[in-house]
Amino acid sequence: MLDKQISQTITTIISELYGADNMVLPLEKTPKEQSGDFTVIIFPILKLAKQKPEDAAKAIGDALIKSCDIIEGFEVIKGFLNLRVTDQALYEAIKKHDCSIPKIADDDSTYLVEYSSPNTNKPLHLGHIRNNLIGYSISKILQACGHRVKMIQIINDRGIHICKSMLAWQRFGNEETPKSTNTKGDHFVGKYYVEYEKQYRKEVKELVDQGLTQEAAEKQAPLHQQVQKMLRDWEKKDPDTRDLWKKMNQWVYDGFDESYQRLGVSFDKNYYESNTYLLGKQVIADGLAKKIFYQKEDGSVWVDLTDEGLDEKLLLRADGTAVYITQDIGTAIERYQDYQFGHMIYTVADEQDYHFQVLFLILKKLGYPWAKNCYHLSYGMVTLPSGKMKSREGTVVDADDLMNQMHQTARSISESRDTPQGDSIYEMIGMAALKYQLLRVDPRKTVLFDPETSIDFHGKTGPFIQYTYARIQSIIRKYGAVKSYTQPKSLHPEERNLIKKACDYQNQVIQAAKQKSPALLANYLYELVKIYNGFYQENPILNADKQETTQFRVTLSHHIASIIEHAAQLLGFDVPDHM
RNA sequence: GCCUCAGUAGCUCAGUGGAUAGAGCAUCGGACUUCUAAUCCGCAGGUCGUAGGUUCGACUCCUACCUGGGGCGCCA
Repeated sequence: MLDKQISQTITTIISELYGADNMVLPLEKTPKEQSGDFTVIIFPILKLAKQKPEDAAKAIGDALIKSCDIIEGFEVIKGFLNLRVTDQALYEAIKKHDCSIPKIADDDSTYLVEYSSPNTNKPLHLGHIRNNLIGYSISKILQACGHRVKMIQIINDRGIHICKSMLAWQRFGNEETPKSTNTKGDHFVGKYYVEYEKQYRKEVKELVDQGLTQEAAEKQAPLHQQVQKMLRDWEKKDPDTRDLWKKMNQWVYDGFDESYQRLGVSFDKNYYESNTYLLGKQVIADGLAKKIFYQKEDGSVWVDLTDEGLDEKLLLRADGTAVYITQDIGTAIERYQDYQFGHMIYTVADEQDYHFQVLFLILKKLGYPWAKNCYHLSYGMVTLPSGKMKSREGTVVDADDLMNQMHQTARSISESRDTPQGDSIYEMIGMAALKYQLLRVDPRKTVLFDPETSIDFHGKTGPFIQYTYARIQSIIRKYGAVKSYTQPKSLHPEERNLIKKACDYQNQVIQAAKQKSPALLANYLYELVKIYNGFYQENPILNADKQETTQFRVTLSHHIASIIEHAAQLLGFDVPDHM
């Protein structure tokens, strides 16, 4: 691209003027309040040049004019050399430009991207939505960079929390089903999870009233006893327990499938904790035999990570049952057997930072060379003005409810501006509003979600981006078939800005991939669209003076639309032809 | 207590060693007989948590402190 070409020429010039080989001066985009396109920062060469900043800048500027035919002028302000590139160069650049990203040749290994990974005892909530959007988008971004990507998840389908909803349904369900109650399966099961907690608290309170301590009451409550028995039965593969488990999990999966489809995400393979925890236990037994781990008198198995600055960590309980990390070890190994991945990315909230540090160290201790290729894509949690979402306090923002609400808002805005569109467009707009709002924030940061102020559809939003795309489609419909670029006599400032921004697209995608941040791409896309809208406002397209100008501007608009669509796909939302 | 992440406009966020720190929302004021006004233009809004340090140059890097989130379970 232009910047590379300029940068290389400057390196040559520095070598000729000052005798320093391979010196690269920083080259940036000129800030908009200054005149120019690219800015060379002169300061780093001053010691070597033994000149004032202005003199060195002028010397380099003069040399650039001579040797680089895409530069038509420069301006020196202190240590900044502002370069202006020719219209011709910008025209050639946009003509050659498309959205494809040069493949990074030395890495054709597979990226595994894990995201979502819910428990099967309650429906998805807003936190899952953020997780899904980040995981899906980063997968698409890596794919766009030429990597082979497989999207996967681990489904936490076993454990005491699953047994709670099972027990509650068995005890209080009266044989009702999602079908008989016309309830989405995950919500149906979630209702019983809540019911368990309610009944359990009631039992505990009664026992406390009878004089027991809180701690004793919690242990002795009949439901607690029964749910523990149910977990033991499950581990013993008791047929009735397993049947109930299968039946209720299937209800949940049916519900999840609906939500995933609506979110627009999918998975190449699902891993289930109920399968992988056994491999995890096996690996831990092997590690114990090889003295990588050690056993305490009570029979529990531990790993000592104090040499790495961490602490000692339990891997198996005294009774031989698995803990959380047990299955994660098994899952990772199974995934390597399945895919021989070059990289594995875990999209998991930052509350588990420590867990993943431990997991990766254990895999390393076990001697898996691929342990160093595991990466925790840690993102901040979604919080409410009142703080963390808590299911017990009923403050959880349900994923399905929220999606419905987005759809309704899109509908009412559309109807209020007298341009009704139909359900599929409302869905497209509502989802874009939701997705953009969550993705535009740096993944590492906590997101604040205020249910009262609802998600915006104006300004820096998904619908704003979609609207711009729809406007361009409208122009194209009126114009007819888009032809190839014709060279205009000169470029307007808005056209120059637009072309420069468009040509920067690939850089932005590559940066987003490197930094694992869809937010970089989301913010870039907004800037691109903002510049386009300014251009649209100031420059007649179909009504331009000359037919060649119209052809150039329509072609440019069409080009921008294709970038918008490409970027939107990487962020996981669609763009409409009308809105 | 220890570890870790974050603190930028009233609110939500950009800014990843360069110039006078930028957007959106909200407020106020303009632009629809025109290619879609979910748009555009303008006004106003800041001791970049505090104090030191490194550097030609610090919102950005280092140190300490303050405030907030998260973690430090034989929970997941």
